[in-house]
Amino acid sequence: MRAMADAPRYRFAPSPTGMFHVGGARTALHNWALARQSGGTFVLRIEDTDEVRNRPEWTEGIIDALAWIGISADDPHFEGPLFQSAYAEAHLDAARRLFEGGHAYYCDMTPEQIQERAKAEGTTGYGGWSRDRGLGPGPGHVLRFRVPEGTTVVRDQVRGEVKFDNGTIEDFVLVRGNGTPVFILANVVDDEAMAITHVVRAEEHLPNTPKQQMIWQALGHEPPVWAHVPVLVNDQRKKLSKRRDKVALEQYRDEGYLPAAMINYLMTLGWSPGEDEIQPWSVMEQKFRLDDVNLSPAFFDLKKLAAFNGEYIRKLTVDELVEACDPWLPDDWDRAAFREMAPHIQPRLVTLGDAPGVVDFLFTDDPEIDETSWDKTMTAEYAAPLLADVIGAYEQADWTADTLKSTLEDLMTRYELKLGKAQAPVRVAVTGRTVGPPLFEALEVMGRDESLRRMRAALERIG
RNA sequence: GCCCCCAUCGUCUAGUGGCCUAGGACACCACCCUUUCAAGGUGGCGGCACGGGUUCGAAUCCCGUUGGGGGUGCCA
Repeated sequence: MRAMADAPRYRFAPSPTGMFHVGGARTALHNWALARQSGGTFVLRIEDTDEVRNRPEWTEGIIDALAWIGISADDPHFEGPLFQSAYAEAHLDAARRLFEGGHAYYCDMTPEQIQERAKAEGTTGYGGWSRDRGLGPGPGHVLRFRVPEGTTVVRDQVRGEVKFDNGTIEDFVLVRGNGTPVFILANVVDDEAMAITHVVRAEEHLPNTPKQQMIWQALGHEPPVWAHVPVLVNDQRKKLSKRRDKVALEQYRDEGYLPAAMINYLMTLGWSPGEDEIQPWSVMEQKFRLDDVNLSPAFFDLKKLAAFNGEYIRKLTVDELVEACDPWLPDDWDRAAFREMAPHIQPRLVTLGDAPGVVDFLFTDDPEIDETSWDKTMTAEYAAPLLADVIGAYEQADWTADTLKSTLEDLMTRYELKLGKAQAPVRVAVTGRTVGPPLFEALEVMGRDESLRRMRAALERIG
C-alpha cells in the first residue's frame, strides 16, 4: 500500500482531433516507459474541453493507436480513459476559489477592445486593466488570473531550472465569457484531481508552465515534476503539423509500417538507447531516462523510419511475414503461392504495403507490360530467338528453379550472354518488368503452363 | 516586438575537462557479391556555428554574437 501511495503517476493528455500525431505517440511512449519502469501509472486523459471537437469515435481512435504502439488499456499500469469534460464542476469550483482568494478577477473587455486600447496606448497585450475594478461574474465576463510580482522558477527534468519574470506574463484568462474553463486551468485542476506527480510533455508547453505553476500554488498545492521534451520538426525545421506534414500514426500503420519499427524509431528521436539503436521495446522501456533526453528539436526523417522498417521486416520469420502482409493482399490471391514467394520478397520490402506490388504479376491474368522495360530488353537482336529457345527447352525441363536456371544458362552461351542479360527477356515476358523478385523462383511458383503462355505471347508481340 | 528554449557529420545521435586523430546509424558515393532489383559485405565522403574567456588541457565550463525553434488566444 505504501509503495502504491508513493508510486509516480504520469499522464498523457491528448485532445481528440481524429488523428493521432506521431509526436504525441512519442510523448505517450515516454510516459509509458517511465510509468512502467517505476511501477507507476500511466493515466490517459482525453482533453475534450473544446466542445466543437468532441466525438466519441475520436477517443476510440486514440485508444486503438495507443494499443498499436504497445500501450494497452488492459495493462495494470494503464488508467483511463478519463475525460476532462467530466471534471467541469471541479474546474469551476477551482475558479471560484481563485476568485474568492483574490488570485483572480473578472473583466468585461472583449479581445477587440483590448487590442484597441493597447494600440491607443502604444503597448501590447492586455495590461491588467480590470485588476482593481471589482467586477463580479456576469455575462461576457472572463475570469483572469492575477499574476503576482516576482519570478517563477520551473524545475524541469529535461532542461533544469527555467526562470520567468512574472512581469512578462499577462493576466491570462481562466474562464471564458461563456463560463467555460480554459485549458490552462482545466489542465491543472485535472492533474491535481488525478494526483498526477509527473507531467512529461512536448516543449511547446514550456511557456504555459509558469502560469500553471502559479495556479497550482494559488490553489495551495505543490506542482508536479515537470519535463519538457523537444518537439519533432519537418525538413524545414518547423514543428510537425497536420496541415503540412504526414503526422498521422494511423497513416503509417495503414501503409504497412510495423509498430515495433515505429516505436523504435520514435524512441531514437531526442534519445539514444546506446550502442545499437535497434532495440526491442523491453530494453528501451527500462533504459529510458529523462536526464538523457536531448534538448534540441529532432527531424522526423521518413528515410530513416523506412530503413528501420525494412530492418524489422527482415527480422520476421516467414510465417510472421506472411501473416503481417495478409491485410494488404487481395482476397482472391492464392496464399500458398504468396507464401512461396515471401522469403524472396522479404529483403525487398520497405513497408508491408509494398508486398502486393512486388508479386502482383503472379496473380493477374496477364502481366502489365511496362513499355520502358519492354523497349529496353525486347528490341535486342537476341531477344526473340532466345525466347523461342527458352520456350522450347522449358517445355521439357523439370519445373524447379534450379533446372530452370541451369537450362537458361546452357542456352545463353550460344548467344554469348551473361545470365543478367539473358534472363531479361524472360523476366519482361513473364512479369512485364525489368525488376522484380528472383526470376526462376517466380517461374517455379507460377507453373509451366502460365509461364510458357506468357513467353509465347511476348514472342508473338515482338513479331 | 516581447518571453523562453536550443546549437556535434546533410539527418538522428555517442560524447558530461585529458581515453577525441570526435564514435555509431540513416542518407550519399565507390567497390565486392549477384539472376534484375533489393538485401548483405568492405571502404569513402562528411561535423564540434563563430568570437572571447576559465584551465596545464575544452566538443565538454562561463560570457557574447550569429543562427534555428517554441510561445505570445476567451485553442489545446
